[in-house]
Amino acid sequence: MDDVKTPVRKRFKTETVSGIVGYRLRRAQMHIFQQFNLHFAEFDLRPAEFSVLALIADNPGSKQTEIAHALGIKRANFVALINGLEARGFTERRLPAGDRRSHALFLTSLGKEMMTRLRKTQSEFEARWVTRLGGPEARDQLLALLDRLVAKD
Amino acid sequence: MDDVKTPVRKRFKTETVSGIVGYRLRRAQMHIFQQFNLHFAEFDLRPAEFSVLALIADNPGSKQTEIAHALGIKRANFVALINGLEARGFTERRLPAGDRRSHALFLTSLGKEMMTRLRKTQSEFEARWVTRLGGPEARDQLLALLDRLVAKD
DNA sequence: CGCAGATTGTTATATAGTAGAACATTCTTC
DNA sequence: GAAGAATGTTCTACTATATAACAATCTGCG
Repeated sequence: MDDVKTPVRKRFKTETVSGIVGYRLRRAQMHIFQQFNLHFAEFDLRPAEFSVLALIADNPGSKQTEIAHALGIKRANFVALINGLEARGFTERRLPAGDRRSHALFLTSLGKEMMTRLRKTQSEFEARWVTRLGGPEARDQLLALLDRLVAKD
Repeated sequence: MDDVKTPVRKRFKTETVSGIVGYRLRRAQMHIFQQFNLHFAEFDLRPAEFSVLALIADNPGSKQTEIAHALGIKRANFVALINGLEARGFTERRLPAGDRRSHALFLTSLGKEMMTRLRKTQSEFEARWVTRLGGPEARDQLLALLDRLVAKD
């Protein structure tokens, strides 16, 4: 993060890249993730970890594959992620009755407490972006535009 | 990429994460970058490499630090990037008269040819997203919204 | 001038994130 | 019961990012 101090010295032409949707998307995403890590510093939690906890909270008993797939994470890469959350006592794997291959994921009571605190912090964090965008309508508009980018047709 | 085949089996609650601006931004950005790599496969060029070539083309003679900073890349990480482009014969470092510390970056003639081809491919690629978004106005709207997210105030 | 501090490029290193292949176990289907 | 699919896992590789340290060079100030 040496972005802060550097003043622009010369006239610099950035029109070519700054007109590219993918480029601008990436810059915005990087910025929000950096701010996320600052805002959630006390929790020592990465965005991906937050999303996993949130999804387990909303879908207790889901299989690893289901959570991973919903988040666009490969099964193989999900293992280390969930291992980390389990090692910190936030989640647990239970063996479901039906299928002995799969692991059903749940938040522990500690995980639920954490999630309660996270939701609060997340609300504050999200509010910042909604304000910047110009209100809930602008936010909805942004989400709708992003939706068109990932649409399957 | 095992996203394609998997049908949704169960009712899955994703409202929590899908309402988060940063999450949606990341998913959209990942999708566009994956498509970029497919669309530019014949060039074997990553998005970051493309942006470096484009910026040098628009600002010949710039210092490494200037290009890196404009793209939000750390000086240290830029070295390997520019080494790669130089090794492929697209760019060159020249020693400017004034400052013997810095390296002035230029496209080689091969780099310029490459850039001409890249611009064409990029135009096609960009047009796809503009179409998806619903036209140039929608694109401008998206860029304006993204701008608000990274605004310094 | 001469020196302190800043700038530039570089190396080295550490950490995440992503991707693909392969495997054992278990389930499903026919 | 056998063939094939699903699930979790390990291993490996590659890309991206971040920080610290360093040598060479430049700048500014006393």
